[in-house]
Amino acid sequence: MIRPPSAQEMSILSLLWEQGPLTARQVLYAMPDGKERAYTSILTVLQAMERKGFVSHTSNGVTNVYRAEVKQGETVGPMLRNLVRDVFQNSPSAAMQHLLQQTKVDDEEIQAMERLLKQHRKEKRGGDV
Amino acid sequence: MIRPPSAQEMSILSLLWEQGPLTARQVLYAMPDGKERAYTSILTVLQAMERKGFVSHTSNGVTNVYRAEVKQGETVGPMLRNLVRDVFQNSPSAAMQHLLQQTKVDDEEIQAMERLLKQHRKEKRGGDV
DNA sequence: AGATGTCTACGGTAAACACCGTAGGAGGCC
DNA sequence: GGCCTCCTACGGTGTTTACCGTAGACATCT
Repeated sequence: MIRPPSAQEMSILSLLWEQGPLTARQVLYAMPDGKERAYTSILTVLQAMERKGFVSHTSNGVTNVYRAEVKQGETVGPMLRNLVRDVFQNSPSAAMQHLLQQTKVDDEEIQAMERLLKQHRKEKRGGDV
Repeated sequence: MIRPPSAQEMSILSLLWEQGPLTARQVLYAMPDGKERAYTSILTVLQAMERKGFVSHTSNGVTNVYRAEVKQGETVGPMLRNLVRDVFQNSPSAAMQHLLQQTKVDDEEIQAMERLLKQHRKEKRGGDV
């Protein structure tokens, strides 16, 4: 019955996946919403995440450095599947439709998406699992 | 400072957007996670959502019928934008990559996605706003 | 030595979430 | 009428979330 990371915890995990191990202060400054927060707010969240096994820390001198302890795919996967099931009626394409409508998608992004689709089609042809 | 709908509230809103006005019992049975819940659990959530202005109800005989009071785009939009910003580094294509990896995408879905991309490209060419 | 600054650990809090039970009204059926 | 069933409104609960302040350790600078 372990509960999935909250939205804020997901943000922090994403930072760690993307940038590697970080200190609490680095996480504080890198938080993707520009929100003002006390240093201890982030620290407390990190400690809670450690209790839950989402991250671990190693002491580097006086400062603790936190690293993600769960894999990106295994964390993002269930989250996306639930999202698609619960708000897009199990239709990934419906999700993508809203994604295109609601976010800035420049030409480069479109090309990247087309590449991804082409590749996915190929893998399908190759047979899965 | 109004807070966005919670995940559960989003599920309910999605049902109402998709299927039109529903009673509490219909919502209970249609909840996309198969979870067992007491009837009053859903009713309480609906009443809370009404307080927040997410839904409204009209009495149909003894039974209340709830309908969405917020528009899908205006609700799903910010949610997706935050998601893309906070966990996919502002890259919609990264989001789509995980979407393809983590959800079942059959041939029909792929074709739908390709159509969406093509259409989006066209609209871009036509100029936006 | 004393002041300053940064770090951790810990306790605490207001609000929200998700959940449920109970009381009471309204209707149908025997 | 009596019984059953369905509905609502309301109160209440355990947990989580997101936040912060404070105390104390450690290092640095003057």
